[in-house]
Amino acid sequence: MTAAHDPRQNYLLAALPAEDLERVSKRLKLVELPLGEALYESGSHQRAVYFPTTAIVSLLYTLADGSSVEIAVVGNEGIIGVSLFMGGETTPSRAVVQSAGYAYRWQGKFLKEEFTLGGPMQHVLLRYTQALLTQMAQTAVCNRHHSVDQQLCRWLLLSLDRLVGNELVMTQELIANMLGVRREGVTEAAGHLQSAGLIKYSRGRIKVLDRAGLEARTCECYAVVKKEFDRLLPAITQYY
Amino acid sequence: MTAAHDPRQNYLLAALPAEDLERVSKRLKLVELPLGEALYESGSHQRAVYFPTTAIVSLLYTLADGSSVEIAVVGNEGIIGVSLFMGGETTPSRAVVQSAGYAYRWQGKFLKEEFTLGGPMQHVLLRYTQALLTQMAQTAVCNRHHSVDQQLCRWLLLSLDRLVGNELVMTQELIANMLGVRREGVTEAAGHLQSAGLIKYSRGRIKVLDRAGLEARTCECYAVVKKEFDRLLPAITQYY
DNA sequence: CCGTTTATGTTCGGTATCGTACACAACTTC
DNA sequence: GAAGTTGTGTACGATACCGAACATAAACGG
Repeated sequence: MTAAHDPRQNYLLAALPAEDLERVSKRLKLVELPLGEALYESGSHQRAVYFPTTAIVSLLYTLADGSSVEIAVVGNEGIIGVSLFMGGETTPSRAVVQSAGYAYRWQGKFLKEEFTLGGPMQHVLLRYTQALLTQMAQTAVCNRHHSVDQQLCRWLLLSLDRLVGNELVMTQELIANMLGVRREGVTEAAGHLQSAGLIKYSRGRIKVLDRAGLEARTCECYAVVKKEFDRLLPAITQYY
Repeated sequence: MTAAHDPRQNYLLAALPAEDLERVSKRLKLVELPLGEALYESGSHQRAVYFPTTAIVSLLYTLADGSSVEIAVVGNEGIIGVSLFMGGETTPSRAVVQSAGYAYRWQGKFLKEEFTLGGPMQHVLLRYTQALLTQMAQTAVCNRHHSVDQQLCRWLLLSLDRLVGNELVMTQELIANMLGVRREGVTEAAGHLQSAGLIKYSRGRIKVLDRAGLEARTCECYAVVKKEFDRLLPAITQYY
């Protein structure tokens, strides 16, 4: 297994000039993120950030009554723990591994040192944070105006973009938690998509058969977020 | 009218050490923001940022079908135009003056110069941006889980926190646009609050009679956001 | 192989919000 | 003070989603 793991599998790290990446990489530690692990809890002091490579992580808010909502999803295009460089140290959200995989862990101390240099890393992190802002805002809009069917499509597409292959390991129950709706609502919506031949699922495995079909059926929110990520992140490479 | 206007009416500016504030102030220009003015439109290149003193500005997303939602509200505790220092230059949202008043305008060029110094201004702006992130995330949660009644309370409280006095100039129609619900829904919710003796309104003027009552009736979202702002922003002054 | 757990399917009444339509009342304009 | 505009009140059926209860069916563990 040669070159199985490389920091450049993460987009933000890949966007760094060689010398910066080399300096940073010395401090990175590859970690395995099992499904369901919480990288941090609401309000807890965060000690490190994570650059996912193959893992996908959800940012969730949990209400006093126990109900929850996903407000953003982070994969190999991003970083978990923006509050460490934004200055707040903690956030009211939780970060939970939605799809098992790997990530590079970076101590908060080293992150802050690098951030204050004001170089490419700072630039990349801030641009990513703006993309994250857009994703959260669009989630707010989507929660207000769109149907569960549309939101399920959006969610599948966002996850798909952060995975290799076309299969997700995820029960309807968990998707319901993410979307903040009932499990039955997801069953129904997923049923629609399956009858339409867009997906095929069974017991926690969802295979996407017709990606274009999902894109046609979802709301504009997916496209807005995707476009904004494409606008903000490729531009990274033009910085130098 | 002595001392009618002072940059320190804005919290972020007030948080700067004297020498920084003095340097920055030379470039600030006081502007009047009339009700309904758009400080920037979706996707348009932003040339300046605004530090409100007495004005309140809503960040709105508008959908293809014309419906809209407020995703955050900014008053004298914040700044309009975070994308200028985050690096994206534009955002998909609009910024509309919700309550007429004043703000200090700062050219993007000067902002960027100051930001790259990495001093107190950068620190303050990033912390504020994190607070904004929290507000957006909580809006997403609230849109999913809470009733119009609760959201109206939250909205009134957030506006009240950014105003002097207890009266808002705002029609139910406009509030409905902000919350992303029908005007009739707001009429009904406002009726509930009025019968309960919490507010009194007529033709675009809303007087809050019982603030504590509103706090009791709203969802936890208001408190979460408020607490997070209090945590992130007072801490600014402990930076030096 | 059998019992248990886990994932999904189905039903049913309840409710919040929607979309639409229209009435009325207050302020504005001429 | 008549006419128009603007802000609010009310009523109606339609519908998307909820909460709860229960049914089936696939995987798992002994």
